[in-house]
Amino acid sequence: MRAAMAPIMKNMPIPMGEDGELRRGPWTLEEDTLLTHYIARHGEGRWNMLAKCAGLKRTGKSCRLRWLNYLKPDIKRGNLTPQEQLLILELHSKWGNRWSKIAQHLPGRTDNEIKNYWRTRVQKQARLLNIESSSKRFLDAARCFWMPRLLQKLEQTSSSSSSTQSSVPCQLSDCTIPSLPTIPPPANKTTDTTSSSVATTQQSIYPPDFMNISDQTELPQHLTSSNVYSNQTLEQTYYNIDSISTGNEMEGFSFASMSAVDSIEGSWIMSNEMTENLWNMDDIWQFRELGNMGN
DNA sequence: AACTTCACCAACCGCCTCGTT
DNA sequence: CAACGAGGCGGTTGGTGAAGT
Repeated sequence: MRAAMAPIMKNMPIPMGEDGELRRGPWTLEEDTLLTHYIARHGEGRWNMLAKCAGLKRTGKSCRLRWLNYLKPDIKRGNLTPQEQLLILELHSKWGNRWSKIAQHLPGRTDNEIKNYWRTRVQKQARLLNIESSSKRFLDAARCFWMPRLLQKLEQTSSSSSSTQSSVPCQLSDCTIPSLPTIPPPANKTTDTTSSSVATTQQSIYPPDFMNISDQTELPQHLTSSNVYSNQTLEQTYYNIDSISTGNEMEGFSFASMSAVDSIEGSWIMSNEMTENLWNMDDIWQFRELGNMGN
C-alpha cells in the first residue's frame, strides 16, 4: 500500500516537461474523441507516441487504459450475467487474481471490471462468511452454494418446469453434499416476470464435470463466450448476484438460528447486510457444519 | 429535505516482463 | 549482457450516485 497518496484533483495538471502539462483524472469527451479518432486512423500501440501525436496531454499508460477499459468498441457494458459470474468464480479458482487471463474468457469484459466485481461482490460474501476470499474454504463455499445457486437461476430461466430441483454434487474438502437446498422463486419481484414465463424445456445446462475444468479442458459450452452473449433474456432478467439473491432468503431465517450461529463463532456478524446476501442461513449452516466435519 | 453510509467503478500507481539497442 | 523504454498487470484509491436514516 502506498504510504501517502497525493490527493488526485479533478483534471489536475501535473508537470510534463518541455511541452506542457500532463492531465489526469476523469477523461473529457473531447479527449475521448481525440483518442478514438486517432486510433481509428492509426491503430493501437506505441502509446506514449500516440498520446503526443493525438495531441493528448496524457501519459501513454493513461491512454492505453482509457482505450482498453472504456473506449474500445467491443467493450460490453452493464452488469455481469450469471453465466459470466459463474465463469469468473470458476476461473478465479483456477488462476487466482490473474484478471487479464480471466478476462480473456469473457469477451467484452475488461480485467479491471472483473477485478472490481471480485473485490466489491465476491469479497463481500467472503467477509460475511468470515473467510478469506482467497482461501480454500471460500472456494469450497462458492462451489457448493454460490455456483449452484447461480446455475439454479440459469435453469429457472431456461426451463418452464417449476419442479426442477438442482442436485449438483459438490465436494467440501473430504465430504460430499448430495444435493443443494431448494431456492424458492423470487417473491413478488416486480422486475422479475420473465423467469416463470420462459416456456422452453431443455436438459440441464451444466455438465456434470463443470466443477472440475482443468487447464486442458475446454470451457463448458454454456459458458463459452458465444453462449454467454447470445442470451439477452438472461442478461435482462438477472442483472447481478445481489439482485438474484435479494428475495426471500430471510424467510427461512430465525433468530434462534442466528444466536446459534453466534454461539459457534463469537466473531460471526449478523446484520441487515446478510439479508441481501447470496448465502442464506441454510447455506451458512450447511457450509459451517461441513467445515467443522472437515476439521 | 438534509445528512450519512454504502457500492460501484474509473483511473491511478508501482512493479514486472519483454523487446530493443 | 546490461541498460533502457514500452507495455502489461494487479493493487489501491477517490469520486459519485443510490440507498438508507
